[in-house]
Amino acid sequence: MLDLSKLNHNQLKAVTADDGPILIIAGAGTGKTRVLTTRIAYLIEHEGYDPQRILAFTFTNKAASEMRNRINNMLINNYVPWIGTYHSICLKILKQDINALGREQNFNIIDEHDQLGIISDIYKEGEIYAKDIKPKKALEVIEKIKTAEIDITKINSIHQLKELGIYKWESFPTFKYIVAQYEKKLLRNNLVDFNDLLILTHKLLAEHVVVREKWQNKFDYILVDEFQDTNYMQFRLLNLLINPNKQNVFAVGDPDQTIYTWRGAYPNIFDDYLNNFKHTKTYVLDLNYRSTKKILKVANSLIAHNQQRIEKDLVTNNDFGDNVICYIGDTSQQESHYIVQQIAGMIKNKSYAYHEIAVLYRAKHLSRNIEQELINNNIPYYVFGDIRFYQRREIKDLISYLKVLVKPNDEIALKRIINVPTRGIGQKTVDAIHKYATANNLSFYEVLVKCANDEIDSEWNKKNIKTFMLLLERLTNEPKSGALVDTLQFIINATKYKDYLKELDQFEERWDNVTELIASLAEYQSKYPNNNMANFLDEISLYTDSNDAKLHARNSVSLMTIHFAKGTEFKVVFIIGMNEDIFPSSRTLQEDDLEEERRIAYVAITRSMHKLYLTCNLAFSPIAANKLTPSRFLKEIGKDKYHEEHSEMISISKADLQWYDSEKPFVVEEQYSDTNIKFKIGDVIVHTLFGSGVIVGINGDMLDVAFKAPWGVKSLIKNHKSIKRLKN
DNA sequence: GTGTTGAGTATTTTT
DNA sequence: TACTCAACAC
Repeated sequence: MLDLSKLNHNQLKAVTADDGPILIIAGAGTGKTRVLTTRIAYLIEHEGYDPQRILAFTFTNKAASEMRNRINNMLINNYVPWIGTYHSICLKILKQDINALGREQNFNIIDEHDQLGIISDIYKEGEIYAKDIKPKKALEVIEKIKTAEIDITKINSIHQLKELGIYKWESFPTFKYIVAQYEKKLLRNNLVDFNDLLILTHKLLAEHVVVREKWQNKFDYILVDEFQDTNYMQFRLLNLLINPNKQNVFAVGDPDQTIYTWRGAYPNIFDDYLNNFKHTKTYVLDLNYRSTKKILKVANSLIAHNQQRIEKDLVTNNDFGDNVICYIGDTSQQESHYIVQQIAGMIKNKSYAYHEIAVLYRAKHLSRNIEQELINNNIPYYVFGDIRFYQRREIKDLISYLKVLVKPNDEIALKRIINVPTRGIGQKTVDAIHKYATANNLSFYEVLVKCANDEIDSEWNKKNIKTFMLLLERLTNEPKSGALVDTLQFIINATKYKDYLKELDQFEERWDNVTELIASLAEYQSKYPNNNMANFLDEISLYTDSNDAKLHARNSVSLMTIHFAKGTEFKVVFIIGMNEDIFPSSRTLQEDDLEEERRIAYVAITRSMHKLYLTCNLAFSPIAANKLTPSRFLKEIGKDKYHEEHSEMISISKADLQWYDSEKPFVVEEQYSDTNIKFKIGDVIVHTLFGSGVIVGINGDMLDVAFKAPWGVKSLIKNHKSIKRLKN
């Protein structure tokens, strides 16, 4: 039942606002999601809107399903609006109307893994030796030009090229060839990547008036969550979907939480919105319900350092709460040890449960140290987004089987399963079939059919290919009981997939995943009895994580990247790796994206309800090719806002902590020439060619010094003139 | 031709 | 540490 009594003044005004464009600037923890969901319920229950004619955009699938649940609980009937990510809404539109663009409706969506496969095919066919552009790099740049809508034919300076991440002009023709081939292959196989979902839908709506009007008339009201992370393409898409006569649009966002500029989000979008919808009513939510006063102080003082920003401070009626703690460890082990001890303490005195605690970090690989320490102490944890459910080998294998049954010409899926479980059709054979297919203008599958019919004269192992084709035939002709799950079960049995998994490591976990896939297929069918396998495959092609991640996390400490943590909250939050070059990351420092890094830190801090820990360590790090220093963000927050703790055995020298007092942490000593000066392990030196490095070993007159990549560890003569030591 | 093992190298963020 | 790629054994 709709209950408006729990809303505060501003929230109530936003929820009950009249029709027409509305913009909500909502700080972290100010009840943004509550406002959005209550608004939808209000529109339906109070204003008489038809739920099926309401469209809501969310940023993640997770957020979409949460919103669906919340609205379901608020409403009496079961009709729920269209809620989804831009990508999933685009998919629905394209599945209905892509014909207008002259393409077939049975297109498949490819993920990053598939994209890389396609690119390495291109490398093989074009005999490209990936010296200066590796496949991963090529994909990264392709993604960049597609999201930023860059026309590569117009690139004519090395400067523009460098901005894309290609540093040699000679590499450009190769890259252009790769891009052209990539697009050609996608089109030929009727494939669509994530960017294409947006690009094609935009094209469809922009160029085809009839289609556009159809969709504009379909929706009476459009809502947008996480508006700050909308990119320009998505914004134009939104504009094409909004019925121009009604302009019923309701966007909620927080400019301080823009953390996806690398995916095309841009700060000016709030201005664009106000310019596009002239009569927009704006409401600001700044009363925070989530965090203690002390935590908000930390958040506010950090984000205040951003120059390009609409000033706003979060306020709260909550208590001051416990001190925010900044821990500085000697080594990463000590950092992890400290965190795990704190967690163990909280559990022991029953102040918090595992699931109320989160460890957040800037980049995935940072979870490593802490994981080991958690294992050592028997603390249950769950790493979110670790290996995404649908990226797992066993899941991809089985889904590929399903895909091939739906569409035998699905080359990617076919190539994946042709030798899984192993049946003697290896890479060489696959390459040969591929080559033959290209040369004779046949599909991969058609060549297999011909081969099985003895219509091809070749050296291939025909017996194995025939066995495989017979298997496919058996799977296809399997008497259809109508239950999708039976098809999957049949595949598992016919291929002896379970036995295959037993040969691999982590069998139990893999088999659990298979069971989960079976369950989710069963659930899908009971939810949508009229949908077929193709519908299921389309749906999950946009999913990355399983719905049950929450289940796994029920009684464990949560580990996740800050990007993943967006939209969540925890009673206790540890932000680890608060080090210069880690957070802010060295890469963004080069690219001058410090403000975005600060916003990411702001998002992390504002996840916390009761207790906040900022931790770092001062060990040697190959990332920095140096001893780590504490993050500048700690300095910006201000020492008075938190309580500082050090590891007991800490050997912090003055230089290590100089960041408190000066901008530059190290002072270069006079050039070294006196043989009497003694070096010790851990000393930082500067080499004229290799830059700064740390001494990791001393053998007589030789020093082993670790330098930044690509140099690595070098042995140098102790008193060579190219070495300078840093003052400690 | 296929599958396995070991050395070498690279590390932001996600739909 | 995790992933790729090349060399080796089957």
